[in-house]
Amino acid sequence: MANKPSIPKGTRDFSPTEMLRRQYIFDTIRGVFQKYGFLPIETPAMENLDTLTGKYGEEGDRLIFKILNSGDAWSGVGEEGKKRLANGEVVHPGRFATEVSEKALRYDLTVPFARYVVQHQNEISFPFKRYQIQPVWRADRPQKGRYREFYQCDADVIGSTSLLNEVELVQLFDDVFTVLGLQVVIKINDRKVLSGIAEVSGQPEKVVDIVTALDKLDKIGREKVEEEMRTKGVSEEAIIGIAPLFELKGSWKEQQPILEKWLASSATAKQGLKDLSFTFEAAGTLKSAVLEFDPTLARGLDYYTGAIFEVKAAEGTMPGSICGGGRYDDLTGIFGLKNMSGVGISFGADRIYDVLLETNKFPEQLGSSTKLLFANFGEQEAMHCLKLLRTVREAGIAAELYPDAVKMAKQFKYADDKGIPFVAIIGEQEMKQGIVTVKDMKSGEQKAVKGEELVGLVG
RNA sequence: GUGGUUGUAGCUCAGUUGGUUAGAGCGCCGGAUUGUGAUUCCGGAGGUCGCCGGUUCAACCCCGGUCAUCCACCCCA
Repeated sequence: MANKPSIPKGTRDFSPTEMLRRQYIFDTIRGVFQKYGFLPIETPAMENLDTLTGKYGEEGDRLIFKILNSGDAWSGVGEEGKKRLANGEVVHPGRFATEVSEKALRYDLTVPFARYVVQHQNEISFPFKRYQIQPVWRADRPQKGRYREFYQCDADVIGSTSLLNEVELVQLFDDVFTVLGLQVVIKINDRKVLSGIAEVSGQPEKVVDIVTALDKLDKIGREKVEEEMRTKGVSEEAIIGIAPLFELKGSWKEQQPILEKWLASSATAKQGLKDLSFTFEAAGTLKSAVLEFDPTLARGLDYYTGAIFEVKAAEGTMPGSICGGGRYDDLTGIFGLKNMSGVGISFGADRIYDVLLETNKFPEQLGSSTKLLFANFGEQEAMHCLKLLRTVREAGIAAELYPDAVKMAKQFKYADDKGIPFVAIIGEQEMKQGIVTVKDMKSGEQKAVKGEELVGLVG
């Protein structure tokens, strides 16, 4: 036997049932995006490598899929590298990554979007609201809820610093998950508050270390978080300074005054708290989602400067977040366009799929698109069906004719497997009498109707 | 990059202290029913036991290696 074919680790095939469900998610998100005034764009699967590197932090750079240059890729390697290879030295291929590769698969949709904005700035009228639903690739080790190829559904507003955008995005999250019927918690924080915490603890330069440690709080607990901060060189005084954070409880209304008092000496934190208050207040009462301040929410992406969002499913066992997002004040700056603040969110369609499947939230009728199957009795009957098929389709009903005149059992099984609710049977007798025998596959009942009644019966 | 798990039919998995011919369920194909699926009954096809090597009279089983897989860490949607 030949070797079984397979697909790369962390990638998946999607069969019809899965695709119908995936499209249901995409359609729902797309519909809400458009309702909020976002317009679609697409960018290429691959970007120039230097567009992507340095935007996602150290860890992120390692996870970018690089594409080997065509032709003589070795030609890009410098003299020193060539010498080392010629000497038979063991050199990790990763060392040559930037020399043998100048293209890479996109890692997310935000950075390509920033690139797009800079490149098309003269055609765009700002504030620019775009959405983008495309796959991204990460060279991570796959595990539960983590894939190497997955879809993101992004909506970003760029060219506006108004907090109304944050508010709208919160409401957008709420709308999408209300339609999908999934209970979620929207967690929100602000990078400015995190900076403020580092400030009042006396080690503002350690924000990143403090923040990434805090991010793990609900996973590893307070003690381990403090331990990690110590190993990262955060001082004892600073750790004590951060302590009030662990005591925070309750709703935003209860947390707010405590935070104001604690962080009073930091102007940055003050601004962050003010912004959060506005967002909480303006978002108002949500339809089904819960909006929650989470001071430990940090998010790894380097470019966030203001609000940070994360959505977690309140049902099912998905451990990670299903959406993320935040405000970035200067993402386009790296590409040469200053003073262009943006804020955006991203839906992780694949994780949402996993949660909806686990919690049984997909609508039943996603099963099939075909409503009516014409059984095939032979050449003459098939030609007759072809005409009826045309009128049924004209009436907007998805229908098909079984292409081969095989035995009935096989044709009915086909309808059953495909979830087609009605089968039209037109054999010699029916043709003679000018009727159609229609079988309801669910009840098993059969009815003889005239051809023109077919549309009414099935639709 | 680190640690662990599991690789047996298309799929999900049994397989005893190492013993002759490796099983089940589901699916698939055929028949009972020459115009009726899902249900019922009968029959059939389908396996280099991940791969390579070692121990043994004998290996799906033990040992070593290798590849793949899933899970966890890191990080993330």
